[in-house]
Amino acid sequence: MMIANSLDNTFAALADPTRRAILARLALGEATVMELAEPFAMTQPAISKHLKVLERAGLISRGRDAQRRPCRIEPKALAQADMWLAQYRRLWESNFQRLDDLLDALQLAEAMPDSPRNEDVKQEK
Amino acid sequence: MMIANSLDNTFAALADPTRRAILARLALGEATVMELAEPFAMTQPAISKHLKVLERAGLISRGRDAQRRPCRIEPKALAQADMWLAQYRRLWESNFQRLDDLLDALQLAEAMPDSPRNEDVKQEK
DNA sequence: AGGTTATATAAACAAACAGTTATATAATGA
DNA sequence: TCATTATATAACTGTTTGTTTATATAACCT
Repeated sequence: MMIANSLDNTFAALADPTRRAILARLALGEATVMELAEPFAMTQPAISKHLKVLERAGLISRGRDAQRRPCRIEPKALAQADMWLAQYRRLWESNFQRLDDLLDALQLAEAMPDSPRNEDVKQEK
Repeated sequence: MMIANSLDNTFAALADPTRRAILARLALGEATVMELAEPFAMTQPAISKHLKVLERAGLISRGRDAQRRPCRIEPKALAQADMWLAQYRRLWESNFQRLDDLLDALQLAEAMPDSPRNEDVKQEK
């Protein structure tokens, strides 16, 4: 087995749709655990675990406000992931030979702003 | 032939340093499984499995050349991951209040071009 | 045809993961 | 002080992951 560097943790954290949705929410501003949990059909401990994963990956940090632990997004880790991807950007940018592929990618990315996913979303009853 | 492509699979595939190193190698051009396996202290089946993960994530595709299965990087999946991160770029770009954080991030990314990592690199004997 | 080379698959296994329920801790406000 | 609110931790469970060894498949070359 091998020692985890922070890119490992960052990408692993980003690989989960619930966690990406949490980040999408936090991009709009701080939120408490309750607020973050609300959209999901998942127990509170499950969300706490996701938050711990995000925190270990450096993607969020938490403060203290009375009983609440408001979460804040931490752009640094995202920037590192972005940095890593930037190495490869030449492969798809200004590559007219594969323009169709790029257009496909853009379209897919469009359909995917990663708000909470259906399977995980709490049902109104 | 190229396979499935979700952000889940893409980010999960990128979360492993061996797989990132394989992509770094493939960014220089096609390579066979043997060639890809060479730098690592890992058995050939292990590499084959990593390649399958990369293929399922749409990050590589494979051709056929006699017994060999040359691998080629597929920028589309990388572009989608990049697209997703782009949503958040404003959080760290032109953010002078946190310039120091950004500089940290850049420095870390510098130290990390993700060639094969030490722990995994085959020992010469 | 038969041996060699390149790659894939199968079975096994330990470790990590994503959930759950039940319970503990911490701070509040009445 | 006590019940309530917000969050964390523990213990458990089923699934996935990263690796191994052993074996199978596929195409080459003589």
